[in-house]
Amino acid sequence: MRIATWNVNSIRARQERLFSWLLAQQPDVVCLQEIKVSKESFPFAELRELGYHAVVCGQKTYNGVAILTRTEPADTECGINDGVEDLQARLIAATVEGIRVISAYVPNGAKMGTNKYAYKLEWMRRLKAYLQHGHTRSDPLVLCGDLNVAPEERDVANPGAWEGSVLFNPEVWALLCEILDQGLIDTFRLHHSESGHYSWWDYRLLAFPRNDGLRIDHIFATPPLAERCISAFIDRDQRQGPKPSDHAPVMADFNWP
DNA sequence: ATGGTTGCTTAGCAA
Repeated sequence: MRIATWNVNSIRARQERLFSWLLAQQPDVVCLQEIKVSKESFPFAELRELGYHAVVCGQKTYNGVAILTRTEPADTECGINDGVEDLQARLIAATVEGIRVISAYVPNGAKMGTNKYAYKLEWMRRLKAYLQHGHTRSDPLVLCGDLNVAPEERDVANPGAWEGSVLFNPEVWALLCEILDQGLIDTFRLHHSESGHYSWWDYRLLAFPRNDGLRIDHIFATPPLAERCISAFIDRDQRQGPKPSDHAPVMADFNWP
């Protein structure tokens, strides 16, 4: 079972690239973020022709998340549903082949000290509470998505420049640790310990050619799945060529079922 | 300190 996550930065702008990538990589499950369309505008029919079901938590212009699956998904849940009024579509969950799959788009946070950063911290606390309810670390679950946090120094090309930013600071590390303490393991780090692997590069200032990136997109798995994770990688090639997203897809392969 | 780029929408926001 191949599980992927990709912040596509608009599914409309990325449709051609997404479709050819699906054919090339043949993922069984794809968590998408920043689709930037409402459900009405989502390309359900075209994806069905490629063999994918889709569950969508859409939003016009900003945000929006989805999960594509080869087999029929069950128990779809759109949003955190904790009673907080939240107009931003940033989380969707569904069960696929016995795995609870979550596609999450953690708020970026803009700049330290802003309302957007406060919203990011609050959203991460709500995500932690969401994970605490309804399942345990012995349940097969993956938390996939753009977490907008680089966990460690080795996940940042230039740690000095990013230290203290919204993507890389002690406050978001602590919250990420609390989220991972719900029984989640970084599948990428099961297979790669070295620095130099990133999933996002700014569109500006030639960040990609300089490989000035950060690893902020993740596939976190509970032990039943992590034990069966046979490989993990970042599809860096998707950041190249015409009209790339600013994020590359991240993938993990599992011996499942 | 600011700006650099892309996407959505059409001047300005978000990343």
